Amino acid sequence: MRTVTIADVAKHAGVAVSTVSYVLSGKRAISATTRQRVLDSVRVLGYHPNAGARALASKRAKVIALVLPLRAGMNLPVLMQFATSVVTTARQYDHDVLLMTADEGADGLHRVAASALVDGLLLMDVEIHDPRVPLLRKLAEPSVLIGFPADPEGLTCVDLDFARAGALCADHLADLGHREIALLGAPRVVYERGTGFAERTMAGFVDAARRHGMEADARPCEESFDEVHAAVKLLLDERPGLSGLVVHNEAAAGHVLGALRILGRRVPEDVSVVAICPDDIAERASPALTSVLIPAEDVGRQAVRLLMAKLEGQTVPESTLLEPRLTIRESSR
Amino acid sequence: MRTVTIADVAKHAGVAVSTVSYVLSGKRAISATTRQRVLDSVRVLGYHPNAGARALASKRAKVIALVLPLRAGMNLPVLMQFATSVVTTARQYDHDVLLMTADEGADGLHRVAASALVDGLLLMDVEIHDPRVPLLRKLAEPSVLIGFPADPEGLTCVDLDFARAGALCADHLADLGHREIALLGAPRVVYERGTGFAERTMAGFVDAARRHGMEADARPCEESFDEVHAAVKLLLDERPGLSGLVVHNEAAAGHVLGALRILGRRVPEDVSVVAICPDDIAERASPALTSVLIPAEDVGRQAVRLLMAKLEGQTVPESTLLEPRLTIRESSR
DNA sequence: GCAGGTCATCGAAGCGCTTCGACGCGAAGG
DNA sequence: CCTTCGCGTCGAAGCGCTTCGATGACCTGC
Repeated sequence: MRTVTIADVAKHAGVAVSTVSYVLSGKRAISATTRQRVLDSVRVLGYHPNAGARALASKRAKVIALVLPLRAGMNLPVLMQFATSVVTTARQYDHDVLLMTADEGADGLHRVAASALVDGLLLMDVEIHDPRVPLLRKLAEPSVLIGFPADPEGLTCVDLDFARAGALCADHLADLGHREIALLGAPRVVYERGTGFAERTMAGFVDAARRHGMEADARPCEESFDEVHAAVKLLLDERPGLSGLVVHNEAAAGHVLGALRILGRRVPEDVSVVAICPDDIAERASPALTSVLIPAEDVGRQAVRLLMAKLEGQTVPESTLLEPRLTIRESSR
Repeated sequence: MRTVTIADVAKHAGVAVSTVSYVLSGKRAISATTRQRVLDSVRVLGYHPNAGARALASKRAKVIALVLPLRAGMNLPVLMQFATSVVTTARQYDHDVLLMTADEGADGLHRVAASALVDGLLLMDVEIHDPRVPLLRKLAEPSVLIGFPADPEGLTCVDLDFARAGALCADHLADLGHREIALLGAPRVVYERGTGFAERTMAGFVDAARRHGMEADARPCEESFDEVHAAVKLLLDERPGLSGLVVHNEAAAGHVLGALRILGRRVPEDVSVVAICPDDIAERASPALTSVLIPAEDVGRQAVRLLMAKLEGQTVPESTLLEPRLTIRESSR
């Protein structure tokens, strides 16, 4: 059973190869009757265009690269949601997704771009001083970044507006009348890596708190139960008047609740807790967490859209910040 | 800056195009001096073979599809580890990975295979009666499954030996002198989906317990703290003599520990807990969990190896079961 | 010293597709 | 009635690579 080529379809439909091509691509007008005949032949023969040949002739592979940071400290569920939405959205644009890990580094990007394996690149978890950024600027292939490097000039970046997310949490706690609040962030290594989003959340939080005239404190937070417990205890000891806690660390969110329980503080009666995390985590916690969600799906969809627009030659905004949304649940009052 | 082609390299090195090709592929003997000259030109010009052209001419895309079940109820960290190891291993064989979601279904598989976008397929989370399995049998492209469908005849399947994993837990508890034990499994929907691994673990556990003459109980378990708490409480009420607990549910493992703490049972003094989960989860728990790890990396690596072997035309075993390994930590005695 | 055999290299024929220019034909315009 | 135009279709030229058969150059052995 040899694989069906466009020539087979052409013969079966009694037209030229080029006509079949035009029917399929819609790049030239074809009469309705011919179109139908060709389409029927395609169906009957079960024709699927050969991807390599198409890429070679059209200089478009219809594949985009997705570069994921498959390493420690990441927020897996969010990453997964993101990947899913990228794949799904890309398919809507008739593109496929090539999965790459960040540790292939700049060479890897260069390789897939230069070999025309992909038409464009989507990078996640960009760092403040990312060695891949200069390369991206040089590459002929368009790219979209999730997150912001130090200098986003000439790039296309998408992200949740983390500063606003931090601020939103502080605003919410201020509205509820809290006067002394704190933020527990990502593990220390995330800050050291300089990924940006963690800092921006802290900054947004602290600024907003200050604007409200509140006492605010922000510090990194590891992910094991014991360390979370210790951190919460320390915080409570140092700041007896503390009544509002923001957790920007998905793995730690559940542990914070556990620690407070053990330390004899009721949520939300004694301490209000607000998390910055995906909705499913917030809903599953007990009590359900008031949270600012990380709209992973939106980010993925938006990133693909921007990339597709760039592939069409359109110009797109350098920076797209997604508005955070606060959902009030049982953990704050 | 036009992209560099093999013809440019040939001209630069003063040889024929075919000679360059043979140098690069090693499929014919080339003198050391010529080889070096060509290699130098490749480096100087920064040549990268065009993937489409290569695929077209050689009928090998050097890309494999990875079909992931990006949906609820899955164990994300394990999935991620698995994906990482697949990508990394594939790169070692000079292959790239096309990411697909399971909800593209059989059509999707057919599409990427028929279009020669990929040379082979790796499917995760295969179900007992998976509609994609018949298609896989028909496909010219080789495939490897993670997990087992009802009838693995003619396929290539890799998985952790879950029956042995369950048995290993029972053995361990028997060795420690426990007489009454129970297993808390995956959420009910996982069993309903008939993915197989959950059942096999239960069966292995129950069989081994019976062999040891122990009283054993096995039931599904949801993932929220409240439901876990309720399940543990119920179990303890029904079976006052229960002293050993096996948890085959990564999300629930931490909650089980929390529930036992609240219910006033010390671990491991009153109840020994053994988890079937990745090492990092087990280590992060408090107390650290004795666990049988799910060797996601091994599975990924092994799956890619098998696929590569099939791509080379070798015949490989239909079924590869990876031996589970028990690591004793603080939660059992 | 020449047939026979290696070894290294070359040239050309595709691989399956897109795209460009050309062409025939009927309709519209003068 | 003849030109002009545009629509629908065709043929052919690549796209960049692999691979097969052919060709010398050189060595071996009798």
